[in-house]
Amino acid sequence: MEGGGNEYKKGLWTVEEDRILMDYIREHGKGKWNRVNKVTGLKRCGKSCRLRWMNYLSPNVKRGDFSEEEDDLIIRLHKLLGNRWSLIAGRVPGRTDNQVKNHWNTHLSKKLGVNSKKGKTKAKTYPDSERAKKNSSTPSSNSNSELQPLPNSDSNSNIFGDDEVAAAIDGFDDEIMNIKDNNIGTKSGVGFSDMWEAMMIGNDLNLYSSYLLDPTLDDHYPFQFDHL
DNA sequence: AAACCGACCAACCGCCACATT
DNA sequence: TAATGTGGCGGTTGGTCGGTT
Repeated sequence: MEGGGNEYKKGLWTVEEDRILMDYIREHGKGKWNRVNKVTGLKRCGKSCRLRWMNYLSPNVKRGDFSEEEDDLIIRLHKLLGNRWSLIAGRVPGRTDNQVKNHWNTHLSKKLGVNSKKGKTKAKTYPDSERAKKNSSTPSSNSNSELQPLPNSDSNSNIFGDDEVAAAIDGFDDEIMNIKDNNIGTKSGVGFSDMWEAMMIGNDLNLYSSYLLDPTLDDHYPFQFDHL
């Protein structure tokens, strides 16, 4: 489906490839990932382009160390949800499922004395039919996805039923808003990621002028323009 | 200085369901 | 209805880097 095996490049992305992908998204928007190589000549499959955008280039992505608040949130969400990283990431502003997963496997699991890798075999954390239901209602941006009713699963660490999980999750929302405020600010009532998203796709920048004039936000901006 | 080792993390893989043709 | 295309997920791999010997 992704085309023949050898026509696509693999491995780390170069600055030039990033620039090409950014240009494409700026012009055509997100999605239609399999058109990227046709339109731009980029030797990357659609999947790879999507992943690069979602995990690195997207303005929604926050770089840098995880804060104590984020750690605490992830730990508690993981206790509720198990290894459902996209759901967890959806509740941790600016973090991708890959970031959360990596952070858990390299830091938090050790911190908690959890053996995160129970063998080499793939272990679905919940039935795929349920995952697909969630997928279909989860927006491509991970920043504001709504929590879906959670399936019971005997294969993850979630010991709660759907109702308990949903109720518990609701309690995280205020806390999440605090993390947003602390980390990226909520000036003008406009999200930081919204600003960059709008910039990238050519929306009205004036709306976000307060961000642009705030030097304290530099640490939160994930993308370097100077190599474009 | 160099070899080794472990931690980290970006990226890939395989699978799946939904959307489209 | 079936076939194909697409997007999304979690698990896993492998390259890079910094610390240690």
